[in-house]
Amino acid sequence: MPPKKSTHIRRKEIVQAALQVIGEKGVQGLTITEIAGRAGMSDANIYRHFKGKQEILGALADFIGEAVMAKAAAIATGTEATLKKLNLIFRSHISLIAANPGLPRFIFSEEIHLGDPHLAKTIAGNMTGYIETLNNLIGAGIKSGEIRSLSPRETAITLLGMIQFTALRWSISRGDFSLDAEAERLWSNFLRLIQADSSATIPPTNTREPV
Amino acid sequence: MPPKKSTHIRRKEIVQAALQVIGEKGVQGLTITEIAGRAGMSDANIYRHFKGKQEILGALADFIGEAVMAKAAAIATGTEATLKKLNLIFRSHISLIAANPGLPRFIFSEEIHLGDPHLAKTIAGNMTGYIETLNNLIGAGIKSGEIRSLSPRETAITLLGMIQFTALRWSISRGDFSLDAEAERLWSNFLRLIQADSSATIPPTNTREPV
DNA sequence: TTATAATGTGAACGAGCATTCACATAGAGG
DNA sequence: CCTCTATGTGAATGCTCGTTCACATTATAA
Repeated sequence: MPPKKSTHIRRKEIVQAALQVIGEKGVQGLTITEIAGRAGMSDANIYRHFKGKQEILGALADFIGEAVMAKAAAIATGTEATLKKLNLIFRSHISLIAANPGLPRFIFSEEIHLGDPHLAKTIAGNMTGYIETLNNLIGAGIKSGEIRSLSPRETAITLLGMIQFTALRWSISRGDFSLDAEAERLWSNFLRLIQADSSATIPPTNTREPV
Repeated sequence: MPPKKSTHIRRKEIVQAALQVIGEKGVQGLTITEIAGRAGMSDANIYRHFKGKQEILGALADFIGEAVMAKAAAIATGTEATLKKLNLIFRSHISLIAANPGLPRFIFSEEIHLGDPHLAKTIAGNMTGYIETLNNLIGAGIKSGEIRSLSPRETAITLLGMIQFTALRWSISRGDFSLDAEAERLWSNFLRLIQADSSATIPPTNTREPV
């Protein structure tokens, strides 16, 4: 009775359905029945397209890694000023989370990290790559004088931590504050934290930094 | 055959066992059987001391809130310099996590936040209180001139995000890096981020900050 | 000592969930 | 039109886990 679709279509639908389910019911609420219902098919049909739940998680991890990393890497290779690039990455990350609330939950969920070790490696690798991208960007910003003399890696981790913590607080509170507004406040403050002192807040005297 | 203990003893043992189990097997691995085994009793006996699993989670949340908040609040009311206090809170938080790897997992676990709404409120309240404590501390530091002119609340969130993100990365990687060493690097960089410019890193000339 | 309550346990129950199976049926290629 | 394969489904299976129950046994207090 129901129409049929090819496997590569179904796989995408299933992965998207899974991401939506996580956004609403959490990773613990991610059951085959729930995914199937969301994707508009029977439980059994899931197994026509995936070997099992673990494989769905794997595909989801790949999709997320692709989405987050690809975007950041693309921005990083642009021609804008470093701080502008950082801001773009930050905003795009926040937007992605706002559109997919399941994202931060999934990335830090135990189902992944304690389940399939191979999957854990994938995510950990993506995370390291992301840190590395920010690391390089911040390093460049320091060299160009846009950013103060700091440890690029630790500053990158601080930025990512800010994003993740906020995303989790937002997810926990079921969205009882505006993610965008909070992100804006945090970014504004982060700028003050890292910016070179040419625009220092208090002192009238202005010491030029050596390049 | 086995010796008997009073309920208030058993409750503590059960809560500690639960925290240990989470540290080893994650929140998803937190089963009644696992808790009972760790606490050295039968599954059924758990129910002599707790109404159910949810109540155990509630008691655990209370314990953690107590441990983290009380420590931070105590340090905050001390007589040391603000930056010293911040450092103490930071270190004590990291130590607590190192000793109880289950802590960050539990605080951000879905079992709490999507399970019992009352429990979620408790945790969210503790988190807000913690942010508030840091907020006030940083505000004082700004006033005293130890800390640059920043948004105290956003800076507090940045610091907490740094801690949580690192704790989760550490937990995820099953401790394949030294939490203490990483924390030390992050703190050192954080100091450079927030400190008033009197001790600027590069310039030889030293401009005195007005109080 | 003895009665009573608190503490302890193995076994069983029932619900939820991932997965499999036997059986349809749509669509593509001949 | 006919066949064969990919896609789709309801029902059944087996497992895990939270919880309950009937039945000890220890501690306590009178």
